[in-house]
Amino acid sequence: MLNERSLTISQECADCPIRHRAVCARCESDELERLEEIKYYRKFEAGQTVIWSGDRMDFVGSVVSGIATLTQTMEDGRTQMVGLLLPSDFVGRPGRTSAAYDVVATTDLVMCCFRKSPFEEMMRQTPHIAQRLLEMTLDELDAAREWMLVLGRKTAREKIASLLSIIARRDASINMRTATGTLVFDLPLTREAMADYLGLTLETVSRQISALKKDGVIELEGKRHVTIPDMTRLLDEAGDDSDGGLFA
Amino acid sequence: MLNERSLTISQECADCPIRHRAVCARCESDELERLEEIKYYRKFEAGQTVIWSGDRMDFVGSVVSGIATLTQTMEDGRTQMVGLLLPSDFVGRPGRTSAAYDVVATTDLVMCCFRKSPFEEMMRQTPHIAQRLLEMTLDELDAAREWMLVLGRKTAREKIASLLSIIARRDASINMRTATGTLVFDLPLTREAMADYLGLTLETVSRQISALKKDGVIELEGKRHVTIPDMTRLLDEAGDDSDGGLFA
DNA sequence: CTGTACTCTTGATCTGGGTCAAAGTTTCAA
DNA sequence: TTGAAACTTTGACCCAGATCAAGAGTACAG
Repeated sequence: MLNERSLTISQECADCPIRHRAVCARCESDELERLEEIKYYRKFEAGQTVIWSGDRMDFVGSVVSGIATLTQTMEDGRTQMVGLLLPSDFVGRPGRTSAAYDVVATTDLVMCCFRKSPFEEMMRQTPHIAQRLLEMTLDELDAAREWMLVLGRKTAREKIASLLSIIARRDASINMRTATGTLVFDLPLTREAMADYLGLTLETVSRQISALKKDGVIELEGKRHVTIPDMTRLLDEAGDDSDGGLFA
Repeated sequence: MLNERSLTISQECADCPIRHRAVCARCESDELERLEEIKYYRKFEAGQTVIWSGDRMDFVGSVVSGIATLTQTMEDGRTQMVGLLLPSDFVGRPGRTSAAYDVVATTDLVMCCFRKSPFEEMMRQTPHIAQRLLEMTLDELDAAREWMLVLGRKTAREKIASLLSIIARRDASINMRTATGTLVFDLPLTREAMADYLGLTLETVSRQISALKKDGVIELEGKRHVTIPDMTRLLDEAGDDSDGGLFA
């Protein structure tokens, strides 16, 4: 049921309600006991919708393994991905009863959930949870605003490079990093999902990936397996000053 | 020094550190006393930069009157506005020492500030401040994500309509609303600032505003004075489902 | 295997919005 | 009152990325 990755996280802090790795140091044992009572796991298959925008949302939780996306859709079908949920990311909004975006599993997904009202009750009693949640939300806000620059002002090629560098950095713990500093990972998104994230069409995404490949910025094996020979070069293509700091 | 508008807010809760109107009901008198000691006002003129991205930020605060923008800039000068600060909005990030964006006053601006470390100390002692700040940050996150849809997927005309409807709604308390339901307000942004917000050029902004005017969606008196005869029509142009909910 | 349904790539063409240029408005200092 | 600077509008032209179209892998159910 739980895969290798989720177990790795579990060793550090299986029960911490929010961002397992980062907060466990502050958890106290009586909190953990109370959380144990309201905790449960949910599994979703790739492509399954975790929750629809506007639906009643009676839980909060965090991703244990797999990847999910937050998307917004206009009536005519135009969609924009507004967030990417990787393992340890928190989902849900204490204090609001309905979901603001569609949450869709893009790979098989395991989530650690807590029923909402008990969680909110706990939050009221233990201030550090609200403080930790505030820090995380501020991080997400920074990431969202960083992404606004990508969406509003970058070219297609820069957008692709930005996305690749985010995935490379966010996924750093899973990635292979060879002796030469080469970074290797599998793209967790289809071309269409990348297009929805970047505000492009899937054809443009495909073309730009081909172009980056031709220019030696990335190497591709199959459709998904990416190696980045020189991260500096990629960041340069992304137009980021310094190291970018996306999804800090 | 303080104008009519700021006094209006003051009547409700002059000293509440965050979003004056919304939080004052929860303030307790001893908190207010302690806040009084660390509170001070700062004035900025239109065009002045409140703080530069990367600079040390030793205060937090909220806008009392006037309008400021949060912007990000690439080395080559491309800029993207990532947020609009209207009266009662909170600025600053507890727990981080340097600013992540440029904050620029677009009109004359009065801010109510608090030195950072005393404020953080207070936050630690009074949990409801962290909780309130969390709610506000989640609101901002929703707004940022809503804006990502605008930036990534909307046409120039839809972008302009979206911006106008946001300003109309956000500014509702200052706006004139005539007997016929007509909405009247002054644009607080130049064409260039609008372009930076929308990921467009100022020429395109100008053209689309002219087009909306020609089509009777808006009326213009001079460059800044806007009247919206039919809000439903404007929202329709913005492509928003229902009432949009931007900057909820 | 083999067919069917995806996902991805590549080509040809079109167009919304960018770029460049010029002139009209405001604003405000002198 | 006048002149200069800043903001805005409008026109002409162009190009990055969208759209339309056709194949080429790939995955997997039967």
